[in-house]
Amino acid sequence: MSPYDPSAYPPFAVTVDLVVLTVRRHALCALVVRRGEQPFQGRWALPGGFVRDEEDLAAAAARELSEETGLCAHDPAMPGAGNGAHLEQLATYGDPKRDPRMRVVSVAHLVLAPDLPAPRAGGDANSARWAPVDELLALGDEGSAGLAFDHAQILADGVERARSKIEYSSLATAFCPPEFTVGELRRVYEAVWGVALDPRNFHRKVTGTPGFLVPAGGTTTRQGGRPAQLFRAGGATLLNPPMLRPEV
Amino acid sequence: MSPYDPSAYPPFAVTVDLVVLTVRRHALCALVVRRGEQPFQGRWALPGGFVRDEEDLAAAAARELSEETGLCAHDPAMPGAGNGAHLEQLATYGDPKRDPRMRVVSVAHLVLAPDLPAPRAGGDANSARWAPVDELLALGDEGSAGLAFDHAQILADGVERARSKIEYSSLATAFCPPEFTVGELRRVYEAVWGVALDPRNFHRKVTGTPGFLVPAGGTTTRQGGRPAQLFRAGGATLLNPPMLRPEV
DNA sequence: ATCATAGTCGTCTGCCTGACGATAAACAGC
DNA sequence: GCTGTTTATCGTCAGGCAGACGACTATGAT
Repeated sequence: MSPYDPSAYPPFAVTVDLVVLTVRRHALCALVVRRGEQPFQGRWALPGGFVRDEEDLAAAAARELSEETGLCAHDPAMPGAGNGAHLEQLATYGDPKRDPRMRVVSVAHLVLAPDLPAPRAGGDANSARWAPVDELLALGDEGSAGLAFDHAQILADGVERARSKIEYSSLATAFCPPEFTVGELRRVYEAVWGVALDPRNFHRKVTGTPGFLVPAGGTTTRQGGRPAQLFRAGGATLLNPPMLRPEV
Repeated sequence: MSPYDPSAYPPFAVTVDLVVLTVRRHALCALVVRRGEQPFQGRWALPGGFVRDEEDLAAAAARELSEETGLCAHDPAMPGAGNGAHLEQLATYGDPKRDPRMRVVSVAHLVLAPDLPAPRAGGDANSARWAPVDELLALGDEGSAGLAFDHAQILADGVERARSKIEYSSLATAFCPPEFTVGELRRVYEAVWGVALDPRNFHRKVTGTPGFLVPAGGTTTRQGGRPAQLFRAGGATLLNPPMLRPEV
């Protein structure tokens, strides 16, 4: 290899792109913004922006998230950070032709958030909305309708990460408000996986997995029907045994 | 967000670093090279180098791998690429102070390879060796003995990725030669996880998981004892049921 | 011949899972 | 108040898989 030679490296632009997921009306939705300029003007894209000088990648992602949604990101490495959204690095995309103007390497991040009011259009993005990921992914990444750049691929990778990670971690609680019922958590799994789950078996599994849920003390009837116990997320991050996604 | 403004972005250097893992003498080992220059001169580091203009991230990782080891990387997205090593993107590290000279963002990749002859010292790296990961990680990432830069963290992340990924994928076969026995595969799991596994239960599991192994037709006694059947990796990439890592 | 080493096949028991019956506690409408 | 609807919660039962471990087989070493 050529060791580091500060005078002879090609310069890159480095950005962060965000796959912000939430569950709205029984559907997994992603945050997209409409591009106001070329290229891909008028097309939907994932929110994101340049990493600043002297700014860590996670900090850049958290800043962009805050600018777009007002959400306070919750770095899992720093526990006790309140009710912020979950943020983790997803993958990095660096195809030389992914941006037609210059060499841009984008470090994509995944954000999981509870259901939010309609996003505020922040800064230069002239509009933003929650779109069901099924619709976004059905558009494909080519043609005139799909997401800008390689964002369809990034979104697909983020959705797949979320789908697999809620199997063996307690990440599904990141889609819920601080206090939630077993039924609400079940509807999260159903929306993310796109399947129907048996409420009785789900209840047994989720309450029987140590550290997943701790009772919060009250009950609620906000979903109708019999009052349901409220829970908070327990301390466990890895579920044992895991929640298994049903077969094909 | 600030949309792309080609004239106003901070320039970054982008590198790839490689976590190259193999199993040697019942131990999980990583490839490290000795640094020939400042900073961290004389310390061990992960192999890596700058991403070139017009070069994809995966291509840069494959090129560095070839330069360091002569291995031909096998992109999992491109099947049928022969007996190359497994290569996948690991994570990206961009702390502003991770390189004391300039802003460097490093896209780390994970490589899993079968046991190889001693690495050839390629190019400017004045020496390279396989080191047991337990030794490397026990040094810590500070003080005068550990790996250079944040490479101890990168290595730890790569090892953890490998440990968890062989649970639910057929990746352990990437540590084996093209034809191998059940016992050899078991020793891979034992080395990567650092545990002892029951040979009888392991044999039942691994031969009962559809698509994991296909008989290659012959037998071998290279491990001593009774001749063992030879297998090749089957087509399956995801194992169902998974190989479960024993509890703590 | 005997031992040591490794591989392979079975058995048994306990746990987890999926399928599904039954009961409980709220609300809406009559 | 009664009835139907909705959701939550508990129980039961059969099947599958996993860990513990016994038994047997086929090679090379002494």
